[in-house]
Amino acid sequence: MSAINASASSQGQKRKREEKDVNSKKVQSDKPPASIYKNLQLAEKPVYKNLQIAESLKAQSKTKKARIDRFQKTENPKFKNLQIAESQKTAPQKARDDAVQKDESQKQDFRNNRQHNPLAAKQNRLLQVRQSLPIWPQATNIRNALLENHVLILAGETGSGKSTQVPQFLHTSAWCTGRVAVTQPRRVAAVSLARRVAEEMGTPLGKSPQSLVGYNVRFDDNVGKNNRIKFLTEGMLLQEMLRDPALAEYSCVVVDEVHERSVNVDLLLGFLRGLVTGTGEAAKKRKGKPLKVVVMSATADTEKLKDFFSEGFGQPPTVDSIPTVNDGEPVLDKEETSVEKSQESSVLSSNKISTCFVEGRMYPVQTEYLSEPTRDFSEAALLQIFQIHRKEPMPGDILVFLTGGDVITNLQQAIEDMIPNVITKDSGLPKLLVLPLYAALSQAQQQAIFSPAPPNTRKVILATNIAETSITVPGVRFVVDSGKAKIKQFRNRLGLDSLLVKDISKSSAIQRQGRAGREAAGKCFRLYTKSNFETLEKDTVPEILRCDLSSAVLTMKARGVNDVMDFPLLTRPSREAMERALLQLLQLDALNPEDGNISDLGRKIARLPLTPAHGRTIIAAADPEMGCLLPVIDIVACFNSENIFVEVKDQDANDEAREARNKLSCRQGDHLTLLSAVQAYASERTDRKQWAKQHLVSHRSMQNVMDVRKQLRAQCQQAKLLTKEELANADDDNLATVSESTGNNILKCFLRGFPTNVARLVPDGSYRTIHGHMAVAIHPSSVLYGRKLEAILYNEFVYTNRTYARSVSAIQMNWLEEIYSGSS
DNA sequence: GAGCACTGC
Repeated sequence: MSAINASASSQGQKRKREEKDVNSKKVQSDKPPASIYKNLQLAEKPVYKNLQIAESLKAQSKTKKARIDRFQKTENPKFKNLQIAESQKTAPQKARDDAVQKDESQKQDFRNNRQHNPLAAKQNRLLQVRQSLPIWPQATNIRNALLENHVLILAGETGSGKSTQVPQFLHTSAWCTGRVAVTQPRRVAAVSLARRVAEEMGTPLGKSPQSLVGYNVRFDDNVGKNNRIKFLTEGMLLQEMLRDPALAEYSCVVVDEVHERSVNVDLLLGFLRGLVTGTGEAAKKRKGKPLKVVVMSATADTEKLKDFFSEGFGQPPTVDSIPTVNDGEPVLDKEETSVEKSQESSVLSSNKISTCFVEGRMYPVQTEYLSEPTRDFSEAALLQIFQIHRKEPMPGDILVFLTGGDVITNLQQAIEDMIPNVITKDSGLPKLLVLPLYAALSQAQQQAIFSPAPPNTRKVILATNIAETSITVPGVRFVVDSGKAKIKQFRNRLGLDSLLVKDISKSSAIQRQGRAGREAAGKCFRLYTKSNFETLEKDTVPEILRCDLSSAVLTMKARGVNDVMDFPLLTRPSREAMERALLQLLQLDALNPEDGNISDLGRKIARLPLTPAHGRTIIAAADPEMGCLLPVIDIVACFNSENIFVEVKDQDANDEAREARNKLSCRQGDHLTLLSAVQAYASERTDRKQWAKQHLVSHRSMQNVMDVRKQLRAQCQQAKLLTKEELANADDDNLATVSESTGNNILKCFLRGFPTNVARLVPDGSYRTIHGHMAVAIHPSSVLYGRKLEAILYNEFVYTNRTYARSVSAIQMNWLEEIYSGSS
């Protein structure tokens, strides 16, 4: 692991932020190395863990040895891991053998060329580990499947090795003249997988001419011209499609973690279906070069994916392939019909689509339920934790899934209060160490879960959903599942987000349960009844049904999809939601009013890594009449980072710091307050970390703000919204205090991006939105909290206990007319 | 006088 961290460190230093160089000595020593990727251990993919698992398995008992053997005995029909579509057996065997042979000789060349490579030793060591992965025996089958078919749908459970091995199986295939792209939903996963695969292939990672593997994530492009395999985030590949809708540089796209169903992956599958079936406009630009698509998912929802691609190849969807939401059919019947259908459609889609299933490598997890439902899951969790601690042997840490930071803090307190009563000298029980884990914690606090517990101590990790996908907590053998999560939902009619505690889905419960069986057999305690579990929805509602669609629709329009209602999506949002998004884009001038196609302005907005509303704000600010692009970028960068202002807890904040923070605040509202904070931070040239501490500002989110600001400035320059001279003159040292007229212009630009986020004071002293006349209160975190103003503009409208406007500024009603009479 | 699950360009 230390070697990994060391190389991460050099990468991180190479890419050190420009802004940080000013005080680099200090920053480098304070900050853990490898800036943003230092949390590589947090990577979702337990690639390093697989290695440890495989090795420890070998060293262990015969029964476990037998497990490995079983994984390898795939010829045994009992362990038929792979079901390649029947059709391929009819294809000419010889052509296939030739191609395989060619692939093999190419592979041999790679090996020979690398004989004296110092990385080769490591490569050889890793080969042994790779060969023990459940997916390894399927290499030939997988390669053959894509030789003849265009699409492979691969369901591989955790630990199968699919993410690291499939790209390596494919890149030497004869048809693979271009690159293999592998998409991931998260940045850390893309980077750590790339690093691992480079090691396995015995080449350096990234830009070196010898390197065969690279990665590209936001703020970090590490792709070399000889790379054969490129790991990237889903968003990055979509961004590449703006420049090249045909994805001509690739022969194959591997889409990983499809079951997570991010909006981006849904869009990506739609575009890829067009390319692979040749039905999309962009497909013509590939000039006959085929594109192969591998869709990888942890769950066996292969039928839905198969239907989706079959439909693209011109197969009429069978009646039962139309996605239905819980039609009340008994589960058994459903399975039977889907088996019949799969046999039928594998004929229909001959030579097009293969499906495949690979076993995972997991230990058994025993699941227990409450006998009676509980009203308070925190209390139930408290009891459960101590019961586990009393009854279950060591070692074995406990991972508890909860809803949010406040619940976690309270439960932590409750456990610690209880400890002296339970863990007495007479009890002979081991100690308990309680560790919170949620995204808002600092990196250092999150890292605490990776340090081994002190002797004779059991760790209890109280986590949010972050531990379900993003972070793999080591050492866990017991999972306690509250059955709840905070889920964000966008309400079309009201145009607002709500974040509410809801029941999780079955698949989410299963995912949580699986976290107990990664290193050894484990137990999962569900804080609800068995019958309650049965009533849960099968899957979590895909994000595309839960979010504001304006970004997604603009993404489609910018890539040439004019009829967005007709765009192929795995799950179709309501017509109402789509229409709302189209209307919003029209209001932002991102679409032509005549035909609804994307406008020039819309194209500019689509290139920016922002919501359409923030993109429109940027464009408005670049208008010479407004002339406030740089300050607007600073503010927008803040809205794209976590809260830069650290929570002020009444006791621990000293008066001095509070006063320093108050000096940053601006009477016009939160927008200009953010600006003054960014400018003050940026002009600090000696010790920014210290400055942040003194002003109760989060250094971590400020660093992110500076990254986003740098990126936005560069993109604005590229889009000719900003000249080189203007950028050169943007000197943070010569801070001109923002004049009132500049301040007003800044707010007018935000008004252009958020024309409906306005509320005015009504006679009873409350605020009502100008659209919909809904009651709204200024959020207590605002500098304008409690103030009565003619009208307010807000960045966000959220529902929690009541409806709140967050990030609020004072505006004048006559600005609204001004904006609509003016040109931009 | 409230409270922000988690990603991403």
